[in-house]
Amino acid sequence: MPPTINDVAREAGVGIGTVSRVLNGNPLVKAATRQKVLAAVERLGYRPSPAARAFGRRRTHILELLVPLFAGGFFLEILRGVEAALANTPYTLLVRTIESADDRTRVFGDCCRRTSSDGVLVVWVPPTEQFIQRVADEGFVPVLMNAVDRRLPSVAVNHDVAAEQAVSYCLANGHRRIALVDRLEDPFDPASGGICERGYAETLAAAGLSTSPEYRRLADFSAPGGAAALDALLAVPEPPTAIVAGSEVQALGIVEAARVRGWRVPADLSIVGYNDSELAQFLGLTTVQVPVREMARQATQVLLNALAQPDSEPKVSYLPTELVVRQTCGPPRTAEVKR
Amino acid sequence: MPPTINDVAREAGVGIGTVSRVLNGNPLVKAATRQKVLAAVERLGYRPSPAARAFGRRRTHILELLVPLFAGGFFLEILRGVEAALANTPYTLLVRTIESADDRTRVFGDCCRRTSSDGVLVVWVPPTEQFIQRVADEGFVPVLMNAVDRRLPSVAVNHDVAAEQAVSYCLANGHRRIALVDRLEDPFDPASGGICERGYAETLAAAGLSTSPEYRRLADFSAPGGAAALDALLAVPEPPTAIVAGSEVQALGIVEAARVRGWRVPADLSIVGYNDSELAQFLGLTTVQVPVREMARQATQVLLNALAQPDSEPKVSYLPTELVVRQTCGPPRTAEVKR
DNA sequence: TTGTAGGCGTTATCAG
DNA sequence: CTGATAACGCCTACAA
Repeated sequence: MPPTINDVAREAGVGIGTVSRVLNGNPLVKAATRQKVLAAVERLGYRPSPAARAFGRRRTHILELLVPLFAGGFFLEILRGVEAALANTPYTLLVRTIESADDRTRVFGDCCRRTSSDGVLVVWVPPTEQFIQRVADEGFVPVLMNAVDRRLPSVAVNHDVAAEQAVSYCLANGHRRIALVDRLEDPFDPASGGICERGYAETLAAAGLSTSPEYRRLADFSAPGGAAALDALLAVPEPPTAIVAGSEVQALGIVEAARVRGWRVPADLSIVGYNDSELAQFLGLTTVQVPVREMARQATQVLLNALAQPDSEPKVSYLPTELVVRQTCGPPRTAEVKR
Repeated sequence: MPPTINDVAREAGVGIGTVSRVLNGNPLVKAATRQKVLAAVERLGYRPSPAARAFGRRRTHILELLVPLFAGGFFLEILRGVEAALANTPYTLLVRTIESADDRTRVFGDCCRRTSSDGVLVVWVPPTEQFIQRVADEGFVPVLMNAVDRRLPSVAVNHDVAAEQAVSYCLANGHRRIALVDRLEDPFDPASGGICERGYAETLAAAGLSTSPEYRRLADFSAPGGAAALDALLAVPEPPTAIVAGSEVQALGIVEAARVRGWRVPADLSIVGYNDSELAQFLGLTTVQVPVREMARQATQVLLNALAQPDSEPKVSYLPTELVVRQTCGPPRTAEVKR
């Protein structure tokens, strides 16, 4: 029903090849002809059919974004970064959400059809082996963000460094009893271990501090999860004076729970978060800031580049994190200077 | 490079028509033939090309979602609802974010191409007139959610009722000085007026209370926005004892700001929010709950139905809101019983 | 610089 | 029930 390229060609009195050239900015068209075509397009209100285009050029101009929704505000920032990279680009974004292990299998299973999208951005959730296999076979272009796999292009942040920044700041404030409320590396694999474990342990070890396993807790990725972990930590014989959290939600949960339980923050208990948002800023959370938007922008750019020049090596790149000092971490009440 | 329907036909020793029928669950195929085809498909690892399909059947099986990202957690819930409705459906979701008035024009401008998506879900942001016009012309299927336009199918919540619920609850608690911290109806039109204004005014009027214009404030849709409005309200000669907020973020901003300024909530100041989330629950916010996920599910279902039976009348439907009593609204300190 | 003829992978139509 | 065959709308040679 809508006009096709044939209608335009007839209306302009030229061949469809010429119309196509004009539409695609091919320079080998006489200016006068171009004008005629453009006029016809205008008159007819013609717009090329995306479906036919995708079919004909074997490129959909669609990028898929695989993302776990529990990422929350993190996801929104990612979307902003991706959109920023996609602006002034013919690309459009297909979102596939992953909320459960089943979703994960299903989604990784039926993405990567060459004619369904041109490439895929995988956020946070580690891809399945089958996916990695197929990607290689089909010459499909994936990019991981906030996740790392040596076999695929990845853009992420170094958790070891981030944890080191948080713990070091606590140490610098005079804390010696520093706990960790961590989150799972792979949200769907309870055995995957905590994201900050290593950096936490190494930093404390480097400071000559031994760490009690009671101080390392894996908690739900939520405010109540942080609150529950706090309760557990306050129950140990020598409770910590500072807590490093593996995420912002958990940190905010800890802060609120501490207040409710009558602890002043940071006078009685210091807390350092991981990740930053407007809310964290408003609430004055001291936190390790992750350049989420920029990470998304870069990851998208990597994908776009790979699409334009399809042979580059998978490269893992890390963005720097930065400690933002605000009001939830200060010196412990009784600065116990060990030595 | 990947196998096509022709390869499958050859491999199975049948015509492509038969393969197509099998693939599309057409019942007019002998069981034995079906098996042969399925076996061939399996052997070749064949998967039909989405692009070719979209082109051939003039249906993309893609739904567009137009959404403002500043909607925050609201957007995440919407995504959950939409995905719920889309599960076990061949439909997939293309997301277009709107962050500025420019985005709005651009996005509404180039969506609704029949061959780019089958329909569109518009969240929150009022469509442009041009969009409404074209939708009618092209027979494209739009559905609004959390927004209402009589000319288009809409699924929303009644702000008048919601405001009435919030104000009534304050009244029932004995408050007489009740303020409103509202947000814009159309986030891109500063002249659009507040979302809760009418319900607020009518409820107070019905209770025989006159309302000072100083008590009605339009604030930024953010926590700092709420905080700023609070400051303004506390500066009036007779400050309110209760505040009804037009959104959750604003409400949380007010709660936090009140605490920081030394007001106890709800002892010194009561606050009722609008909308609910895990965070609001965790923080104990008394609020008017909006069934966001269900709203999204229904809106998507409406779209799906319209797609299946393309002639139905645009219908506006409202979902009920519910007041959730938690800890931020109680009786005023000195219950001033007028009269 | 331009027109014309294939081809892309499915679906749909129509004989058989 | 099944096999040819014609669209579908655009892009890309190739020839003029």
